[in-house]
Amino acid sequence: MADLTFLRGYNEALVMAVARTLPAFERATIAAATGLTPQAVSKVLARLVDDGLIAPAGVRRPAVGKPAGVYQLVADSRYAIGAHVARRTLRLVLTDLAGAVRDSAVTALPPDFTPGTLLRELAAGVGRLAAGPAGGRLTGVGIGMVGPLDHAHGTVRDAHRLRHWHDVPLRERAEQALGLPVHLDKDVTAGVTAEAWRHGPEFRDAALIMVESGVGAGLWLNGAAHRGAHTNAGEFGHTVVDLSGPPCVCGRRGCLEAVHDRAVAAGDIRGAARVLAVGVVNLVQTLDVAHVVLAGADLLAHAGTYRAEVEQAVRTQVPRADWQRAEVTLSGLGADVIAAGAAMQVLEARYGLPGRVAPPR
Amino acid sequence: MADLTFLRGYNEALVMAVARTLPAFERATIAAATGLTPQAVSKVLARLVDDGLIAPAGVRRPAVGKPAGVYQLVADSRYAIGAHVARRTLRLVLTDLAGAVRDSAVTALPPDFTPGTLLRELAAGVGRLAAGPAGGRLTGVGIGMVGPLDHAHGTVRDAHRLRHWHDVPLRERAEQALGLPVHLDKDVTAGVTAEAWRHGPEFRDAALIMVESGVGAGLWLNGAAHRGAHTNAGEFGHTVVDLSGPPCVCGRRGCLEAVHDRAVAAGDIRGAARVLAVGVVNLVQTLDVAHVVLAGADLLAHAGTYRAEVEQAVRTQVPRADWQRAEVTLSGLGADVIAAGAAMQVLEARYGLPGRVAPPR
DNA sequence: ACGACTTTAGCAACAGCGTTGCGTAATACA
DNA sequence: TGTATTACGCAACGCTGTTGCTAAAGTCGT
Repeated sequence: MADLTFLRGYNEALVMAVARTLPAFERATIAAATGLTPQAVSKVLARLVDDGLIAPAGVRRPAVGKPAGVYQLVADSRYAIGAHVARRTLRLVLTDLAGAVRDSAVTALPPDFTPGTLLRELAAGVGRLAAGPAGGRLTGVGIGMVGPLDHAHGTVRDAHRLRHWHDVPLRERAEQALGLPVHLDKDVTAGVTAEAWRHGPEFRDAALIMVESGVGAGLWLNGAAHRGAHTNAGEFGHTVVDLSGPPCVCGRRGCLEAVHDRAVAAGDIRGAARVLAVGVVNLVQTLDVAHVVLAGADLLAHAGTYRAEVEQAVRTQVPRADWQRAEVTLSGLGADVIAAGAAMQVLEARYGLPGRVAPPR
Repeated sequence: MADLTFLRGYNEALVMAVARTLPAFERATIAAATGLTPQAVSKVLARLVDDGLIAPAGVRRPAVGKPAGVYQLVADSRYAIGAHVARRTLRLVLTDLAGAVRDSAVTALPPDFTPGTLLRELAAGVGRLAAGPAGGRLTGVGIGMVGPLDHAHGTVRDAHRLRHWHDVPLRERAEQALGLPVHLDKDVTAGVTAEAWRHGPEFRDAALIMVESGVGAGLWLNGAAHRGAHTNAGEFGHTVVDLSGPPCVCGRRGCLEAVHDRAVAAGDIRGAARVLAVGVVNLVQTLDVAHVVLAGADLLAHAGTYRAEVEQAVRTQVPRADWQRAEVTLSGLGADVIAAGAAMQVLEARYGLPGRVAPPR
């Protein structure tokens, strides 16, 4: 279903997407970029200025003619908090509307922590971050953690290597504990959202590769997060790259993760990076992504090696390099990507382009 | 940009999507499925009836109350022609608005045929099919062929194993030759469109695996075709599954296609199917697709074996089978999938849900 | 200093979308 | 024959972006 409120929100999001990636802009900029008439842009801008999301920022004097009004995003008009739940740590990040990290905190989590423990730590950390400049302008809290989990229902189904985490309705419980809207998603999907939010609309097809006690991929396809039918896409580490490879914990042989980890265990970081690169090239060929972002603690510990190997592989091993080019980068957010992305998912849900409207039935 | 015409078209497409998959329906059915109010559905239906796409079909008498008006899709109100350009043959198909194949024709193509030859054959074949019951109700012509090609610009960049096919503006030339709107896309993407068009909106995440002088995958993600940044996604056959496997024509080792073809050459169809199955499981894990459709001449020649092996692998080898379930089927359209899908892409472009509106810049 | 020109911006009327409120038509059943 | 029930459309409405036009605010040439 699509009605006028949908239309309104859609165009507002369109304007926000431009505003987010430009230091400043004027009415004509947006009109050209969105296809809206200048008159319509005026109306949309008026609403956004009214909400405090955008503010006038002087005028630009052209060679001839009346000066044009200049606008810019008010980055600290909205904030969101993101949480990256890892096996031993809880990393919290406060981001503003522009996707900049404004504050952060890291807490240790006890081994085999329970949902109750996490919620307590989460509430304490969120309380501290919310006490800062964010004030009452907090949009919500995002949580990124290992799957499998059910994004649609907000429940953790069976977090990898964590006991006490079976069918936990984490989103609901966190909303109660925090009194704020909560989004729950896989860590890798949160991570790729961070990149997309910061890069803007030209970032349409991308993958975030994360190596951190496991290998996963967050997918951003066609300008939106790809989660898949059961919201568990991205189990990239358990794709087979070597039919005669070593056995994997998942029961198969030659999984990317198993082959990669064996190289790491042997101290062969370069070899491990090469294995990962094979997987990345597979991904590029299958999905034709234009951006590959590398992240994860275990990867960042040898960032240069990984980036060099993956970059070279993508450049030389894709057989049809002319038509499937991908840029390989390290995430500019470093260790904060996942937490920051979790925060940006909250902003994305509220101020981003709506996905395809819910399908019939 | 989104304006009132977008809104109108969107809701009309929504109604059409329901109409396409149901033998008959009434106002309340659509209202419930789309979230539109009954009043709005009345207005949309009036427009569609006016265009001849939908027609009243009697009434349903409920236990009590006024009978409800029943409607149904007018399948033969619109037609489209699809062409599957393979290395030696040109397969043409006439489909109606419901996605049913109404007529077809197969022509042999000379070895190393040129664009000119293809266009001549195409014009002749289209002329014959258009002379039938389709009359003047032809929406356009779709062409599906091997890549790499540029869907966005309608040019064939460098068709695999075809000389004379470098940077050919096929869409433009075909539109001139045929006097009809033409869509050009990769064969596999066309194929998966056929499945999506026939299955309806619940078919949101799927892959069509095609084995026919090469291995490729057509991807349908998030309710739309996934083509990737350079519209060349789906080069699935050249993903590495065996690091120490045989050399591949693409210059790497152990590509799915190379390992698969080696088994075929050795007469080991079951082994070949198992190799393909490994690739499919990789795809399911990476993308969390809910449907896997098998197609392609070389696969259909041993359809039972392939389906059995892939089905079993997807059921038993996905480590987290509870959360990543996929249904494995053979395409109901058999050898016509690609051509039929090419035709349906034309219908999809005209009567399907619009994709995410063009991004800024 | 002044008019011509250019560019920007907003007001007002407009067409068209889905929504809402309410009256009416068509049936089964008592 | 009346009543309850269900379906459906007319008319008014609020809201969207669009269009046409006027006003404002500069630069530039004379």
